[in-house]
Amino acid sequence: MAKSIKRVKDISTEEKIRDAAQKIFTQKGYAATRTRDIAEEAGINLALLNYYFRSKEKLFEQIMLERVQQLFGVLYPIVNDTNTKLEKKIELIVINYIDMLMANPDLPIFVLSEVRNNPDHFKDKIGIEKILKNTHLIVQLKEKRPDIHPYHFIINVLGMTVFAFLSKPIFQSAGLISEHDFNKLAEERKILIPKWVNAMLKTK
Amino acid sequence: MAKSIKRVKDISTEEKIRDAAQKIFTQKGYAATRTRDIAEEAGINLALLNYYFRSKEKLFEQIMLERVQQLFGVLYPIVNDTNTKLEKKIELIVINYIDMLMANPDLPIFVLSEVRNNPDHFKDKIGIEKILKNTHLIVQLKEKRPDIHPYHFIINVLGMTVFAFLSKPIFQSAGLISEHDFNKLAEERKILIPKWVNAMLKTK
DNA sequence: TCATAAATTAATCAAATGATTAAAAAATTT
DNA sequence: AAATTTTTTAATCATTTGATTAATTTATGA
Repeated sequence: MAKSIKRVKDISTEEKIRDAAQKIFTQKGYAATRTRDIAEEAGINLALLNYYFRSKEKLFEQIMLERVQQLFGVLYPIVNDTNTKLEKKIELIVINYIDMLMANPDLPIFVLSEVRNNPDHFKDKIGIEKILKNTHLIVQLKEKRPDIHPYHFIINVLGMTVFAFLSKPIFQSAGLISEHDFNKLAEERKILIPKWVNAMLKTK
Repeated sequence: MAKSIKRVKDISTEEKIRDAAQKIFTQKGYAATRTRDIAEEAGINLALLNYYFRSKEKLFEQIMLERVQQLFGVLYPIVNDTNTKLEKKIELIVINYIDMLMANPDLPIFVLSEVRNNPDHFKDKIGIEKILKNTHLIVQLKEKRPDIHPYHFIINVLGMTVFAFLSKPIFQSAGLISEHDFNKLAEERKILIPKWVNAMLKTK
């Protein structure tokens, strides 16, 4: 019988493949990932990958969707909450984002490079427009600083938050910072970035 | 005779391949690039690529070295100049970097993702330590704000500057910003970022 | 002009890689 | 327990891809 009646137990093998795929795809990107790498990482026979997911591309699409949601999902409930004021929102964004990035340090570079490789493919799938277009955060930014395009501040908050993780491999491969020091910096930035953004918002 | 006596005229074909390789590698990354893509882009026979550059990997190493130097080369003369004060240095960094990035918008994502894919390979080749370790800029930052690790400010300046370009494909594929609007934003940021950084440096 | 070297091409190779198949093993149902 | 379905495996296919080779064309030097 077809694939319709199962989905009862077994989550095991399918999940092993998904986990392995997430790890390898995120680590090496779509093009550099071999289905054999995923099979080996999952400890399963290569054919099972196609048995459960049809193709490398289909598997990748599932993983990519999950990862994009993970990257932007943290923001959604925060930016649209009409009960928190601007300063608090920024604080929440920074803290939650840094926490998420410390658990998934290579997530941003993965998503950014895959979107670059195939921009059309993600046209409708990202959903970032729901996070940024006409959200309460944007309204608040326009109200506070009508003279400056709100995207400037969005780029600043996300840039200061995310760039630390994006540049981490370069800093580390240059021997400029240890894992321990990086984690300390990241923790400090949870407190510092909101302060800095407040200062920016007041700067005329 | 071997490859030693040539190098007289001909810059033409070799340069065509190099240009095509730079374009395709930067656009798609090492793994997703096929030597046939490069040959086609250069309008040459596939075998010529190996004739001039031995292998895909050797060709890539040349391109990568050029691109890394391009990415960090702008900074070098600025951060080490002992005659410009901190505020002016930041201004110069931002303006020069944005100009460079507007001419090479996909350079940062290319370098970041290739370094991620092969961190060991770039251990000694990047030279970012020459730009950041014990430079005059670091000294000035420590002097101005001994209470905060200078890397914080480096990450902030580069993050605010570079992240606009890194996130451009996502913003665009979500239909949030046009090419024209992006260029306007980028121009505005040449003036705004230095102001914001000054404000940050004063924030207690 | 002729001989030699350099550059270019078409054809082909070998390895890697995504995918499929047919058979076997394990699980489920009757 | 037998029958049926689902899962797993080993072997294999077809295509892609980086690289090479041998032959041809073009340029260079004597």
